Amino acid sequence: MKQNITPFARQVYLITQMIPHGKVATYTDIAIKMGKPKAVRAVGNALHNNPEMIVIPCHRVVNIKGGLAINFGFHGQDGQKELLEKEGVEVVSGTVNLDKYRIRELK
DNA sequence: AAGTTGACGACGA
DNA sequence: CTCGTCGCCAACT
Repeated sequence: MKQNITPFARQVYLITQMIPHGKVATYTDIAIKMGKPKAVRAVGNALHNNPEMIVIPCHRVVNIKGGLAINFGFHGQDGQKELLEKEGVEVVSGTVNLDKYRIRELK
């Protein structure tokens, strides 16, 4: 366990922490920010690594549909949904309104 | 080194 | 809207 996270993943974590409070970003947005809009899957993989999931607001990262990944990153706890609502993001059935909460400054 | 997997996206039916 | 398939990238086995 010498080799920690790869540079690619590290970049993903930085961008994830970059997401402002009360907003959400899509995997694609992060990939675009890295300059690889098609590496969206690699981004998801990197987040799955999530070595600092306490620090990384992965609950603010959603897919293109606005669906949260609470099914994975939080041991099945849907408390993340409330956390997002607490930040001002309305979550319906684990889905957020991208038209209102999807960050654009990230691009 | 090669093949498989995966927190995805887009398109077709 | 749901299901299936292809594509694309990095990590894992």
